[in-house]
Amino acid sequence: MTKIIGHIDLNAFFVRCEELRDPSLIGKAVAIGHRGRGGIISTCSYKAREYGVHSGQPTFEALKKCPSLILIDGHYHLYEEKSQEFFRYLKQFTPLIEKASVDECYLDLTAYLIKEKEPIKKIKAIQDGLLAKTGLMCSIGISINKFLAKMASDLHKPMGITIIHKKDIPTLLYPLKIDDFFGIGKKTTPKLKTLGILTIGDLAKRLIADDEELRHFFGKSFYTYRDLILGKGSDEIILIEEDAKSLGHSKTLNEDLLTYEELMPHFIELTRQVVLEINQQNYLAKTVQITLKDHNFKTITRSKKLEEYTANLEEILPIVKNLVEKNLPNIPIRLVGVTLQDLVAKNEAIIQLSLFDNYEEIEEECRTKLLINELNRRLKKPSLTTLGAIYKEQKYGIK
DNA sequence: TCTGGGGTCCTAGGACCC
DNA sequence: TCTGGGGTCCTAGGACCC
Repeated sequence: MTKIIGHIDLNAFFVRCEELRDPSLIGKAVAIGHRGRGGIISTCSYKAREYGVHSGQPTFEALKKCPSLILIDGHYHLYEEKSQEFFRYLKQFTPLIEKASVDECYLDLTAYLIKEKEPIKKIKAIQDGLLAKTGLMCSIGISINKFLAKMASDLHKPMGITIIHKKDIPTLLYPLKIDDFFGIGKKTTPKLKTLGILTIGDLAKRLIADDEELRHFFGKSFYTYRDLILGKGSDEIILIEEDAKSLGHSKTLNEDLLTYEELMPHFIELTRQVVLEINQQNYLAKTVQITLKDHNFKTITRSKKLEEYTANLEEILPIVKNLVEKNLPNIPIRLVGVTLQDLVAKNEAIIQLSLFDNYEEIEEECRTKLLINELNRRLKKPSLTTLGAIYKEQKYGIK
């Protein structure tokens, strides 16, 4: 059955949060970003955009383009709270909400809209209600799958509502520039241009014609792109509160550093922070990764998979030290990072565990790796490996 | 005072096992 | 007696997004 999928995108979200805190900012050129080394613009107001300010721009450059720019260091806790308000508000329309980021989501609106004679009015009600209740502004895209809904919401900002029917794909999407295609970024765009592909229409024609050259270029992804442009993208909503898969921090150093002795204090600090957070959020991790970015902007990552899930600093820190020690290139380093991957939710695993009474059976299953992977795929979460880790922890005190 | 920081997903090669 | 084929796991890197 054809579903009705919506994509909602909050307009200039961080800036809007600041405007709600301090209404005197409304209508002015405002940007969120910091002034220090490597500072860049995170988001900016529509007024600032008129001056050529945009996200990702170095702050000194933004200030050059717009000397009157009001630069604000982000209040990220405030944005997080406001974001939760946004998701709470949406739950009255459907429980089927997929969080795509702090300021955007996909919704299955089939039940909400299916029998409506004037669906636009009901969509407008979502938008107006959000503004009235939270002060937030949004653009809404409506279509038959997530990709098209996302493309739709991008067409009219701010406070736009755009519907893309399958038959409208050529009229609405084909004229757009190739880098407006969600998923095609700044690396792929120039390559496609050398193939003579400048617009989404150019791409669509050659995807549909099963163009040999393009098939070779995209490899396995060719058919994914082809499906997207034919309106056959995924319409599956993956519910809110999905567990994070990784959690990490990185920081650009005040000055480039070279030696282990100079760099290690930063790694220790980052590791403490990351471990603290996974504990606060009740996760266990299985993979430790370090990141080094040298002064030429080349990034190196090194990771180590552990034998057991853990959230202990005493176990994680030596791994970090070891990875750093073994992999330092003899080049000045500008950024260091620590990320914990393969996270599993500790709480949920414990709750789920109580549903089983035969622990030995679970243990036995855990030993058969092949089986665990298959079950993981079917059950999604929590994985039996997690259950096994928790079980061992409870039974033997092993962490 | 060139180029943040937080993520997700995908690919590909080598190790290893049967 | 010189080299199979299938499958998974681990690791590294890259592209992309907000």
